[in-house]
Amino acid sequence: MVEPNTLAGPIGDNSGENPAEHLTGDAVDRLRGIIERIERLEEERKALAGDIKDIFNEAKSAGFDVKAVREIIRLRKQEPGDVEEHRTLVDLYKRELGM
Amino acid sequence: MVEPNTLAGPIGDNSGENPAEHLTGDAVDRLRGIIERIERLEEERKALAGDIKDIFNEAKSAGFDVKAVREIIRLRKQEPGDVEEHRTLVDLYKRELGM
Amino acid sequence: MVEPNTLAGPIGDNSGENPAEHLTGDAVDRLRGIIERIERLEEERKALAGDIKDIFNEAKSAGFDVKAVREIIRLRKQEPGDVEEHRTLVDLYKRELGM
Amino acid sequence: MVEPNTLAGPIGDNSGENPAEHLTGDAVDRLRGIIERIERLEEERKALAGDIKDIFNEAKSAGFDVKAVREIIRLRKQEPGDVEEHRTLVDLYKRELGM
DNA sequence: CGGCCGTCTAAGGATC
DNA sequence: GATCCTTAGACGGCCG
Repeated sequence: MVEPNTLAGPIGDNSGENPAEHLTGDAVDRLRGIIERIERLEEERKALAGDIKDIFNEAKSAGFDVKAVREIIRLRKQEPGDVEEHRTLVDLYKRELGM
Repeated sequence: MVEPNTLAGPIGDNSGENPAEHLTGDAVDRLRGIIERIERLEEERKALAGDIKDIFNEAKSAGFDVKAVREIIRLRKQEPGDVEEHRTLVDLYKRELGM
Repeated sequence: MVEPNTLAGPIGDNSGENPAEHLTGDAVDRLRGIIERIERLEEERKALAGDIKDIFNEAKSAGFDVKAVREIIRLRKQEPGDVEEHRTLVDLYKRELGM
Repeated sequence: MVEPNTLAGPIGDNSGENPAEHLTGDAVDRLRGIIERIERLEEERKALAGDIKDIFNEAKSAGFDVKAVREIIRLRKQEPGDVEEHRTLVDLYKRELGM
């Protein structure tokens, strides 16, 4: 699945030498590319976080309780995924424990 | 700062009644809109997180040490001064403790 | 509240000199004590974590669904703390949103 | 691996019936015991966490940099070799990237 | 060996 | 302005 990497990472086969002394030029390019792509995506992530925050502020200005809104969103997120079997067991235990 | 909101949030002035019994229809619509917009943005966020993870996996497959790559990214996003100051203190403590 | 500390931390007033070059002997002792006490407590914590894990294993061997048991414990932990006002709002929003 | 448990877990052999309808009384007792023991241990864990926090606060009051102290503790609990290896890689990457 | 879950740290926001 | 709490990210251990 992973092609034998000849370029990236510390060049393993500099036998006997001080390990990890260099990367090939290609490896450096690859590394740089990886880092830059990640940084780019993280910027987008940050922008989205800002947008979300703005909406929460709007909610607050409109008089909603932000904390409660957050909880609603959390609930909506988890309930569908509640695999039935799990739910069933939790309910069974709750019932049997008198909760 | 917040204009008196007539629609959103528990209607405060149902004097004497059980508080927070209803929202106006408009408030419900507003709330729903807020929630849906946030959910939409969170999906995008999640997608980006997935993309980032993929790149880290690519890095790993290419033979890079993911943890070290993470640290590089972290360092690049910090004020060099801060890092240095922290490092200096850690080294001081280590030295004084004989580590 | 905080007595002026003359011993601990980088000695601030070595004016003009390279900052943070030394700690007083007393500060070193104090630091060492702090670290050792924390390490001791963390060990105890770890031991407890082990005990807890053992019990979960016992539960599993007895045929209980560990994940469900975890959720039960989580529920028992949070329900009492649900401040009423918050609960009320969440319920209001849920109702109004038809959840 | 798990001996057929006759008491705990959903009673599997109510053949054909709605599954997971009941636990035996013994199973309920067992479950309750498990939960209570875990809760007890978690309380102790929490107490220890509080103690640790107190010590960090003491450190802060004494003028130490808490973040640096944390790092010291982290370093002490790691294999020195690991730390070094990590450091070496980070430095290699930094160098190769011209940082 | 990879993914999942839980925990812990660090940052940001809310509160007083 | 300081502190506290809450949230998001990183990390390690566990399970499959």
